[in-house]
Amino acid sequence: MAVTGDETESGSTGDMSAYQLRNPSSSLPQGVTINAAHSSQQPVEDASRKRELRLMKNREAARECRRKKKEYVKCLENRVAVLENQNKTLIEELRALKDIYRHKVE
DNA sequence: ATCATGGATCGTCATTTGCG
DNA sequence: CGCAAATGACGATCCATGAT
Repeated sequence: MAVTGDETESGSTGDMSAYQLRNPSSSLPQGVTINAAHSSQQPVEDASRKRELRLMKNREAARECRRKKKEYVKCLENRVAVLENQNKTLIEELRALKDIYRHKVE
């Protein structure tokens, strides 16, 4: 369970809480940073953009993942229905054959 | 009309997986 | 081994439905 500190981004972030480190957009409007007065905010903005991109990609990955899972489950349910029908048919066939056999030995 | 409840869907974080 | 994509788990929100 090694907590991997989530990215190598977020450079000199002083006393931000762990939550804020992971969620820089949670308390500040997008693009607004603590040290906005200086031009050294460039790496911060860069990290923020990087994070937004990562979140966007993961959001779409999650959607796709759920779509695939739904499809997979539907396939399984179809297969179950087919096998249940086959099973029914085979049971019926076996019953008929047994019947024929019984009449022969009698 | 209002509330409680359960299911569906979503976004996010943490972890796993597979590839270069 | 490092990285990006895939996936599991969790909490938040929305919506439908039944009970009061």
